[in-house]
Amino acid sequence: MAQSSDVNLLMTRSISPNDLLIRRLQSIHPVSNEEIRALRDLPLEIASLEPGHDIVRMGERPTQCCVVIEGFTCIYKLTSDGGRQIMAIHVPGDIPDIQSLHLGVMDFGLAPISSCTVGYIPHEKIQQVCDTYPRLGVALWRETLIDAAIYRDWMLNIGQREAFGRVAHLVCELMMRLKAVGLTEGSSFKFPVTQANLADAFGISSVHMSRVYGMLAKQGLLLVTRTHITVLDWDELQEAGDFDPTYLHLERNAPA
Amino acid sequence: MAQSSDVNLLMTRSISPNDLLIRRLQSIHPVSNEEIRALRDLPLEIASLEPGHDIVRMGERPTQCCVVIEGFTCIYKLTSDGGRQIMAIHVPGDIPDIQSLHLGVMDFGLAPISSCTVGYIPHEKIQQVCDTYPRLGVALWRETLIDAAIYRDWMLNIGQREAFGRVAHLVCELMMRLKAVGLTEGSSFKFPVTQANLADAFGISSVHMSRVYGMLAKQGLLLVTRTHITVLDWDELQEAGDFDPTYLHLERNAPA
DNA sequence: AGAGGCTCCCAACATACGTTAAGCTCGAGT
DNA sequence: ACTCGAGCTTAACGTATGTTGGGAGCCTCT
Repeated sequence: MAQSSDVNLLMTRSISPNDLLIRRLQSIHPVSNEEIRALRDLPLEIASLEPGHDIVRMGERPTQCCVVIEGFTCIYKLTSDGGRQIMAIHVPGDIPDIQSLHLGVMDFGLAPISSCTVGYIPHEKIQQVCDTYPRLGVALWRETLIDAAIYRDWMLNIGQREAFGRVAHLVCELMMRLKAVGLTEGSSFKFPVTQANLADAFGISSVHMSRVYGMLAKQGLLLVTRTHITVLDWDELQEAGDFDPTYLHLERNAPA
Repeated sequence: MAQSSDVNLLMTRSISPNDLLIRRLQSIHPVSNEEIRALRDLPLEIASLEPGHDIVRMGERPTQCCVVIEGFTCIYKLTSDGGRQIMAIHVPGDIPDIQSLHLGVMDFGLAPISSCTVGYIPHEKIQQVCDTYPRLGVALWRETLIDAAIYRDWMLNIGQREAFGRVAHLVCELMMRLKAVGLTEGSSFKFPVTQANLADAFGISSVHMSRVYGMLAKQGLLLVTRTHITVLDWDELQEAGDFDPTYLHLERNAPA
């Protein structure tokens, strides 16, 4: 499969971390060769992170943005009585806090939900690139708009579907987003995220999360391990999750 | 009160519909006098709408944006089995579909949830203003980022709080947003939205919506009629809704 | 003023999901 | 190979909320 060799390419360092960002932007907006060169020249300060240590904390005023290079991060907020809602999950190529470019104060926390590596880019560098190549500025704006579109879809998911459907829906979403950056391996993908974290993303308890995974497995839709998710029946899963990929605004929507 | 006379000013047509948009942008971003003039010159095609008729439908590709002038509109999505999730409520001054500027296909529906009047502005006119005054482009980008911040907060609300807290939270939010455009009347505001609509915004049934309103009234936090909401105890309401206005990113956050 | 239609309210009952608590499994480290 | 802890699973029981259905209040139109 082309996808799994892409993973290997990344491992062997023959594609640079910036290429994931480029791939992501290409998946939602046309990017010229000159713009690609500009993106490739962006300085990335690489860091390895483990769950439990925030990347940016609520209330901070960051002066840089973060690009996910490997692993998964999430956006979350807490209620005063200890509840945690995860409201976004990021895959490699995403810029989780791109909004900090124009919204000074962070109104959410950003944290790894698997061990992961990220790259930091100073705001001013991004600003410079946008000034020189206005179409890249539009691409980044578009990126933030798609983030919002995903928020909307999650709200539909959490507000109107039962837990079973919510999980099916998210798995479909992750499958498509990972495929867009070439990180699926056939009909499965690496996803070392605990059920407790997922529960917080669905607004359910971790006990119920376990129940639902069990039901999905029993019905032959999914096969889940601690590190991977395998889709056994894409059509049924899409049906169960009432999934329509329009909201991802990908240039070309191919099923897995 | 200054607020209620503002309402009268609007009635008597001594402020133009564009002024609400200007007021909204000023509440989140500095706007120069020259920029104000440019905004005032934007052509607005006015329309009166009733609930039940969509403003823009899912899947369409609008060539104009809509500004709310009076009343309330909402963004919604449907599940295949008939559920409806309202994921945003707009107050006068808001541009509900500003995202259509850079995201061709609508991935949600936009509809009035009270009788209301809106104004339409062609995309190209907005584009021109942004090209001439880049800071206005940034202000609009910022506007879309704040929309996203509100989505995030709603997700926390729906995913982690019980219905009682959800309702308290939203009332706090509406109070502050309406105050920012001068549309509160002391500690109350006009809000002719049915409980069935609100139920769809909270992800609960309309029966439960009624229960919760009853509880809020019984505890002396709120007084609700078909057309108005009056906050009886702002501090308690804020407490009950676990409300922190940071996410609204208003320039100055004054309590009601 | 009466009829019809929304909207809201209330009561009885059903259920998806939360909570608690107890084992179990797996992988990391010695 | 053994230990230990984090994560997962299962069961029993409690509750917030859904559903159904009936009735009361309140507009609007005739």
